[in-house]
Amino acid sequence: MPKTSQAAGLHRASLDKLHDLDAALELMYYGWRGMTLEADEYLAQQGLSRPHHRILYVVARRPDIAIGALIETLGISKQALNRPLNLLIERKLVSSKRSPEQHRSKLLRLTAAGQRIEQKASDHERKVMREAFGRVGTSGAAAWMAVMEAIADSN
Amino acid sequence: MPKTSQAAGLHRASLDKLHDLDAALELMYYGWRGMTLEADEYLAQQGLSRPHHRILYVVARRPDIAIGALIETLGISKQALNRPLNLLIERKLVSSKRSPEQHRSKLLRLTAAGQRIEQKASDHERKVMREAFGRVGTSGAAAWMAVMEAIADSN
DNA sequence: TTCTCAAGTCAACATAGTTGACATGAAAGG
DNA sequence: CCTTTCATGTCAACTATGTTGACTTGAGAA
Repeated sequence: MPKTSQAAGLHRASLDKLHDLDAALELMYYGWRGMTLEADEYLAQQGLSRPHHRILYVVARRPDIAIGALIETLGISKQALNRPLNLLIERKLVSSKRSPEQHRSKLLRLTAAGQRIEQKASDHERKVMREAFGRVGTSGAAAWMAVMEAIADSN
Repeated sequence: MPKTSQAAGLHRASLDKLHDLDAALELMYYGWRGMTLEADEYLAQQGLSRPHHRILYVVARRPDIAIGALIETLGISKQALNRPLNLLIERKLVSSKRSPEQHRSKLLRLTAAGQRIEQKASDHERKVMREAFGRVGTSGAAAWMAVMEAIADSN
């Protein structure tokens, strides 16, 4: 796990702009970091990190998801999922039941403790977004989402 | 270095939304990936990856930057900078001169080859942004930047 | 009973970052 | 001149996150 706080890190060093879209590239970088910074600090306090949060986030929104589907959704390998997921299960943040009707796949769910941590971590991120959207109004927020959708769907 | 292509990965799995801002969190994640995907593939072809690009990007915009200032700007440790930077120097993508007037610090610059690679990698990212901005017009682009600035400055 | 297939596990590796400790070499000061 | 300072460089050990490849296990289905 990363240190609890990597302190200052970068505060948007002002670099010369060689192209008119350079500011946008830098904003994407600093925006991503800005949204995740507090959540990562909270997670580090819990001995968890971003991959754990990703798992918790997905399982929260797809109760009874099977491991294979989780691997698909996260886009990582079975082996890469293994360690963080096992940690979550050991800590009883995620429960894994084999079979509701004697199935081969395991079904994952968040425990109450897992839900609490998922919610708190995601709350930090939502708080950042809520404040940012608050400064630009509904139409600005809609425009932001439209841009991000265009980017996300560009591949 | 990561594989040349991690293939599909995630294509915005539709997860249930537990909160009204969940869509925004997911868009930030997929947006970041969408912007960097092609650039990362290009970099991987060159045997480079994201940290190398970050170094090239900063050095391109601050010619004659000293190593200490680069460390500051990137927010990583001297030791973490060491390997990727030395690779760039070995490959003659970055040049390092000690002293214009007998100084203690080394001054970094991109070579012509380094400039070419930095530009191509950043072009992939700018292309994604340009297309996304094109779909929402000037006011949408301005709103996107305002939101991202608010997020970036939220810490 | 064998085949299939999801899941689990083990080893080896690459990458990206961290601390800590120490070496080197030039600048600056007594 | 000699010593201190300071940027840089380097070594070792560690953590974490990811990869492939090869294999086992255990249950369902043919």
